[in-house]
Amino acid sequence: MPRMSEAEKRRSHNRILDAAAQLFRERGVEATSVADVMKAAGMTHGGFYRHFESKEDLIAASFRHAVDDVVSGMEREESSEGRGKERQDYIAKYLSQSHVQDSRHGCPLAAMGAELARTRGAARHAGAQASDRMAALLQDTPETGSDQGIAAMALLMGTIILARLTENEKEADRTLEAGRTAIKLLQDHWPKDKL
Amino acid sequence: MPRMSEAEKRRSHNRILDAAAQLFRERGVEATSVADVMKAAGMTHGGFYRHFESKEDLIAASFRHAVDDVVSGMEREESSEGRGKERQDYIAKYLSQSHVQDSRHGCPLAAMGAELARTRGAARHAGAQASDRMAALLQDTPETGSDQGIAAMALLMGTIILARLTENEKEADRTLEAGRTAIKLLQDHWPKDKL
DNA sequence: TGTACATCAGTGAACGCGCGTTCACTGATGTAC
DNA sequence: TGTACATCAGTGAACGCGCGTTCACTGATGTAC
Repeated sequence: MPRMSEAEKRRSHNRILDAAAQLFRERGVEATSVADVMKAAGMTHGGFYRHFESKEDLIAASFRHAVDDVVSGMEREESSEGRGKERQDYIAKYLSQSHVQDSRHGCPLAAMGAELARTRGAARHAGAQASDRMAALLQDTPETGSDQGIAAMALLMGTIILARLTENEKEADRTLEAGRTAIKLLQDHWPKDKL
Repeated sequence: MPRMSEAEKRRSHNRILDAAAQLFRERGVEATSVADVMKAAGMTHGGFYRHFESKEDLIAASFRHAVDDVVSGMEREESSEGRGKERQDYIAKYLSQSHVQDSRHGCPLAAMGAELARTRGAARHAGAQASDRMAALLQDTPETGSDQGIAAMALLMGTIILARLTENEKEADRTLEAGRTAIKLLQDHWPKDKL
């Protein structure tokens, strides 16, 4: 059957990235094998190395891919009102039951942050970059300083992780509600002199 | 050389729990093998099954062991002033460079929370219990309702994970400072009518 | 208190298995003329 | 435009390796008399 055209190779490459980004978020990086990813992408494991140098390479690339997916819509917004609305929408979606239950399409940092932090390569670097990017998007106004964005990111991530640890939907809802109350506090009361 | 006395068996059991609690927090559960744990405990891997039924069993037991270590001092405090002071001390230690760098003795939820949330057994249950326990200890006053404790726990956890993802000490400090500012807001401004 | 024996904590070789990675092979694609 | 050939995306068997777990064995401990 092979060889495929250039266009088809690009399509295969993207299917691998999509499959990896989803499986890594759902099951974790260590618990997902290269063969699992290739199978989910509709291929056999042998072809993997025509696309990536190693599993580590895939981890970094698919993480960046996942972050782009989650973040690019918000970054395109230019007006500050547009951004403000996007931000509130994003927070509402972030602190929702569907985000708790569907980690496959959820925040890559919430799903893999702690695992990446134990690493020392390209994947770790991608994690640090993602953290900066998302914190910048969560920052309310220039006056609050970007520390407010960092705190908001930490709160959102922590809330989702705790909600996922919860053993029934009601408890998860309570956790999400606590997160909503808290993020409102960060937005309404963050000291203006902190930058 | 074997067999050891009952007292010595108990000592071995505890060495395994200590070693596992540290290695699992440092490297993650998947990345740590039973043989790694037994070696760190000063034994060979074969003896493991005289103490635990399976690796999963060890994960749950060592997680509870780690949580007890971290939490029992605070729970013993009975006066509300004593508790308040303990809580502020705990938060200060939690949001410190040494906690960022030494995950081996740090918060088990920050290190393993996301990994446990993907599980469905005793370990997951232990994680949910730990979350409740720590949230109760972080709750400021009865009037704030325990939701404030949940939000505080989420914020602390998230802050440490982001700080660990950071690529130099200065960035980690900034993240910790953001966390300190935010937790103060949760304590000072949490709505009193939320219970 | 002393002796005989069953118990069982810990050792280290061995098990089957799935992992990341390599490789010979296939055949459609892209290129040179 | 047609033909000959090199390229290389994808296949599936194979590699060495470390994993969780099992097991025969050892010898000090605990127990029965």
